Amino acid sequence: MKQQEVFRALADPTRRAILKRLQGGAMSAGELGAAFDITPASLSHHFAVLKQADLVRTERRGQYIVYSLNSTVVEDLARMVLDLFPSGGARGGKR
Amino acid sequence: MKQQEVFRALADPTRRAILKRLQGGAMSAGELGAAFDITPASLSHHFAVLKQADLVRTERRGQYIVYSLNSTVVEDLARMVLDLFPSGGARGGKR
DNA sequence: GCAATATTTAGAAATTTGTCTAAATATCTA
DNA sequence: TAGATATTTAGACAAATTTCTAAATATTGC
Repeated sequence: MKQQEVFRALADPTRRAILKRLQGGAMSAGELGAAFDITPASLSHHFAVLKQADLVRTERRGQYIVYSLNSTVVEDLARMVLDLFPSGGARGGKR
Repeated sequence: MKQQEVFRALADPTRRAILKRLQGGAMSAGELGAAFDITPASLSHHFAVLKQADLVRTERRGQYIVYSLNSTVVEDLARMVLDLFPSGGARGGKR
């Protein structure tokens, strides 16, 4: 897993909002972008960053390109975060 | 908790390395910086970002300023991350 | 108080990032 | 095939970020 790509991807609020929005289920780029006040081109850029970090998956469905969350990453992601703190190894403290 | 500050802080590899290094215990700025090939001024900048995100604490000890991990944030941090994914509420899937 | 050490602040330069417009590519439908 | 819709790519530009050097601040010990 590309740690740097992932953290970088999460650093932008628009991208986090995109991930949030995808919790509701897969969505086309246009549908997804309707919630944001930036151009499709800018959106596309954000999608690319998320994809590079392997946080989302894409599938062309006819005219549309459908985005979905890559949920398998969540575990790695959680590990990466916890790994930044002590006692994060085996069932961290405080649990 | 300032979500944006935290994610932004974690986006830089040097800052993540600093956090990692602090896992070994509290350390003065100089000691901490010895591991990196950047000037004290640049280091200081990174410290400021980490502090703003409330990820580290500082305490002056004589001439030195000692940095330590703010471990209490780990739970919030984990929550923020998991919150970006579905089924993140109660003991997510795949566990 | 003064010199030495530790760290931060200020200001500038280089790089990266987010956004835009314009153009390109892909698919659908008439 | 042509036109309409959906999305991405290319190139430019402004804003943010990382880094540097030089100077400022804080503390220790003589």
